[in-house]
Parts: sequence; C-alpha cells; structure tokens
Amino acid sequence: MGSLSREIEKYLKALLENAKNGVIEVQRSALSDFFECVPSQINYVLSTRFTPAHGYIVETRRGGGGYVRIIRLNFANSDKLKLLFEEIIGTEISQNQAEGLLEYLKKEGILTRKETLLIKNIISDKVLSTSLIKNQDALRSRILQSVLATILREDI
Amino acid sequence: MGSLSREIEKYLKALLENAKNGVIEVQRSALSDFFECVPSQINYVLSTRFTPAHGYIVETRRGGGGYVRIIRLNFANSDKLKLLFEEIIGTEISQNQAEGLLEYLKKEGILTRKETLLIKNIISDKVLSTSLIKNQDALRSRILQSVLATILREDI
DNA sequence: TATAATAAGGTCAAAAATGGTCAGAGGTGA
DNA sequence: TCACCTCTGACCATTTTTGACCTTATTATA
Repeated sequence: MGSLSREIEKYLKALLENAKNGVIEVQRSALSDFFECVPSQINYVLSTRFTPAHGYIVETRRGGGGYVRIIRLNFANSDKLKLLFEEIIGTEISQNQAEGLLEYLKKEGILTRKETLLIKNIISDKVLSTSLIKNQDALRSRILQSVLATILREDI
Repeated sequence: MGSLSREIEKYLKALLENAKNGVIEVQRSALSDFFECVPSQINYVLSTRFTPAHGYIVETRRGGGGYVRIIRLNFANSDKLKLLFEEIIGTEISQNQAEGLLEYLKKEGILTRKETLLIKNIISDKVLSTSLIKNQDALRSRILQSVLATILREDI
C-alpha cells in the first residue's frame, strides 16, 4: 500500500542504485508529470526523505535547463561521522567546540591541514562576529553540517 | 537538457583550452549563427559566465572587423590578482560570482576539488539562507576574504 | 573629404522555463 | 479519535531565451 510519496522515493532510489557515483539528475516537472502529481509533491518527497540526515544532499537550479540533483552520502565506513552529524543538527556550536571537531577530523585524516585551516578561519569570530548575524553559534552549526555532508559525499 | 547557455559556455572554454596564451577571439554573429540563437544570447553567456570573478576578461570591438576577445586570467600575475580579488569580493558578492571565483581558483590549482566543494557549500544558499543572516551577500564576502587570506598565507 | 552604406557589437525589458514555499485540506494508523 | 503524514494549489523566485532598438567602426562613393 505504497503512498505516492513512497513510490516516488522508491523510484528515485532505484535510479540512484543504477547511477555511478551515487548522483542523479532529474527534472521536477518531468517527475511530477510521470507520477501525475503536482510539482510540489516532489519537494515534499525530497524534504522528507532525501535530507542529509537520511544520507542525501539535494542541489537544484531554476530557470531554463533547470534540474534537481540528488547526491547520496556514503556513511559506509564512518559511523562516527554519522553520529556527529546527527548530533549537531539544529544545535548551536561555539568556536571552541567547532575547532575541537575540526581538529578531530584532521587527526583522523579526514581533513587535510589546509582544509582544516580554511574552515577554522571561516568559522572564527573574526569572520562571524558581525552584526550581519543574529546567532553565531547557530550559523556555525549549519556550516559544520555542510562540511560533514560534503565530506560524506560519495562522488569526491 | 543542458541549456543552450551552458553549451556555449562549454564551447568557449574548450576553445580556450586549446588556445595558447589563454586568449581567443570570436565573432558574436558567427557564434550565434553556429548555435542558432539570437546574438544577445552570447552577451548573456559572457556576462553571466566570463566575468573577472570567474577569471576572465572580455574585450570587444564593434564595426567592420569587430570581435569578441576572451582572456583567461592566470594566477601567475598574482599581484594584479590580489587587487582584482579585493575589488571582486568587495563588501558583497553574489553566489554566482563567488562560485565563479572558486572555480577559477580550482582551475588554477590553488584549491583542490574537495576544498572548492567545501567552500562552495558553505557559501551556498542552503547554508546562508536563514533568518539568522541579514545580508547573505555581505557575509559571503567576509567568508571569501577569509578564504583568500588563508590561501595567500605563505606557510601552507 | 564628407557622407552614406555596411558590418560589427551593445542594451534592456518582456516572455518563457524551471524550481520553491507555505498554508490548508485530505487521509490514515495506533 | 487524534496526531501525524500526504497531497494540493495559489503565489513566488531565479535563470534563460528572444526581439526590438541603439552605438560604433570600417568601407565605398559622390
């Protein structure tokens, strides 16, 4: 008794199985035509089943030649990363904590010295202490989530 | 599938690859004939994909014997580049321009693919479009300045 | 040598082509 | 039944494509 959402989910996951690199590109309108549903149903599926926490990243582009790209994350040999990832979602992280996390990733050989430095500087107070930002620690958490998700991408 | 603009972009970049000196000259009308599009489409491609932020300068000339010359900047002239970068990054920078700059740095071998992806994702809408931030483009500028400063450090 | 014709390229705004958001209606399982 | 999914539609945002009209340089000609 699959709901439509579950069907769409299955379909996309099947596509991903056959894709090399764990990356597929589809068009939202083509998908919604195929499943005879409204386009926003596709967004619903993506936002409930293809989030980083589920192990996917979605990138889209509007306009002519637009697309929806789904990238599968590879948690296979990084349970620890998965945990970390889940732990920091929706949290706030101080500069100190963030640096600790980055150092850990460096020590594990997951980030190089240069990558660590780049990110450390980005999330430093020097960059983030600005009236442009309402809550530094919350933004820092979002940035780190993005870093973890990128690291986990299969296609890099 | 891929948009026409992307095709034209690829075509020009391929020409540049084969050109020595990183300079090519084409005729707008010849290009638009070749791609069966209106001439102004070429301008669109140039202005969205071959800006200084993307690492290119475009020079044109009208009238008989007119041309469009595309010059790819190379990092060797890094004094000029530093200035250019400062100008490009300014106090605000759009996502498109920022991504162009990162792609350029990758192409020049200054950033690896992974570093590029990490930073690109950090400055993406996904991370920065949040009510936590008042002015995305301004924060993006701060982040890129930090990245450049890190890159330009001698000790890494 | 002016002047007209021709041969480039430039600008800008409207239309077309995608995808995004959000609130409310409709289902469904414990 | 009640909380929690799912589905829908009206409205929004971004990117690309097109076309009408404008500017500049060169060449031919009176």
